[in-house]
Amino acid sequence: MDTSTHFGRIRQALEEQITSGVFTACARLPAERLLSERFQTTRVTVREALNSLEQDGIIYREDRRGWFVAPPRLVYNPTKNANFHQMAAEQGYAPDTSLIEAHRIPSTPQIQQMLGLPPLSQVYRLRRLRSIDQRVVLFVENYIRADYFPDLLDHDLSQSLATLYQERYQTVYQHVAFQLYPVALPEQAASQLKVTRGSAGLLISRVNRDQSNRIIDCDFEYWRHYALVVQAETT
Amino acid sequence: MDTSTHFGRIRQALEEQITSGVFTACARLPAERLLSERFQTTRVTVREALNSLEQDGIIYREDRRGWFVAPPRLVYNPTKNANFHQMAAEQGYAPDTSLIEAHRIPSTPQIQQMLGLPPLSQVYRLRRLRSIDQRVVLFVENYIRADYFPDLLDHDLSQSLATLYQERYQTVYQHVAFQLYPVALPEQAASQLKVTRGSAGLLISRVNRDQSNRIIDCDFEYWRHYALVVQAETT
DNA sequence: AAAGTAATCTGGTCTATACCAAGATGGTGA
DNA sequence: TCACCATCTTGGTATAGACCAGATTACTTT
Repeated sequence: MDTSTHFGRIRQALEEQITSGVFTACARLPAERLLSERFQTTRVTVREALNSLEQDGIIYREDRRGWFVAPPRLVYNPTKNANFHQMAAEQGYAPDTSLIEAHRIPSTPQIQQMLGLPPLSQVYRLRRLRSIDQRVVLFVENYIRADYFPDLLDHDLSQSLATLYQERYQTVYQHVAFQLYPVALPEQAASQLKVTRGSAGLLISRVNRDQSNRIIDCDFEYWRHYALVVQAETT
Repeated sequence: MDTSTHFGRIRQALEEQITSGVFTACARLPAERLLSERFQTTRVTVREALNSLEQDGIIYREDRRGWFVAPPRLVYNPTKNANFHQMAAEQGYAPDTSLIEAHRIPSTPQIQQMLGLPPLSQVYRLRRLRSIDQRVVLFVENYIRADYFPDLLDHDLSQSLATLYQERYQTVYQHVAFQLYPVALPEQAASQLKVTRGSAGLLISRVNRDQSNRIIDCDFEYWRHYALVVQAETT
């Protein structure tokens, strides 16, 4: 680490205190104003150091609440069709899903293209927020073919869709095409995840097929960027 | 986009000019000082808008050279064992690799663990820089089992390793385990990629096996975060 | 005890300015 | 022609304040 700058020294000092355990996972850091006093500098410089640590996934912020130490990343295998709850539970986390909204709506051109639907067709749109150990890490939008899943909205939508499909519709995820890239979190995702508009995130979008190779749904997952490590392998 | 703040308006104005084609791919933006005059604000605020656009992968910076419009992302399929040159060429880019250094060195504990090697064993370490259309996008470190590839360093190391393995050692990549996550680019990667220390990147690390399922090498790829979209699918 | 409210704390945005260090440029002399 | 060097431009780092808006907390009132 470059300690030739004030900024670099602050960064390093904080990093050491975190890795050495002075601040433990999820602990709140002292306020920016307090840190700037401690380090004999200004808030601007402190914020640059904090931004840098945030980039690195070492700390994260919650809008107007403060800075916190980032806990270990969740291991995410997008090829395994594993559902969120199962994945988190296997790694010793307490997962939770809350439903923000669920509607039957006309599909948009983008969704039509992804799902291979004609114009004017209907889809369900779910917006959900997912957390592990009380920390929200993921905002997800699902777009689901309405014709394949009658009365979907009548069921409990805070569970895993994979489970719901299997138990109620005799449908299982069989094939998935996914893509991911780093983004700045868009307005809605940012506010739901309680982070500042424009902070770093990872967008994972998937198109899922069932056992008959029919496209059944697609989703857009907005992750806090420090929350996961994507892992997979091929044979 | 939130245009209630000065910062938001600058961001939007720049974004529009880019998407509308006033600034084309790879074009340099006006200097920060000039932008702050144009928008009747200070450099600090302009830089915040620029940072935000950078997060989004819309623009990128080169250290002390300026800000540039980011070109479309390269599609990267880590499961396809495709080599960099082939992948880029298929998408119409002009790829290039330059060798920074190549040594035979004692393996470190981390590498021993990844390659399944005993202590004191020797590996080759390659450091290379890769670009598409003259823009450096990727700094990569390879660690290769020295015992499997005698005299590796005598060959042309600016080509794809996959090609070299195949033509000279009758070895092909067969199986790959990879993981990826967003990081702040470490010192060396940042300076090689000519970006500011600490700017956002994507780290992709892989452990590769050959047709006999032997682990032959591993690599750490540091990508400029806006340079790629990772894409894959499973059957 | 519950509901509402005011004070306080926090990060978010912003102004105005300064100096530093590396990249780009253009001229000079060998 | 080419290496060298001074100069200019650029982003990088930094100071010292200010006000805003949402989150939290403590207090008051019902």
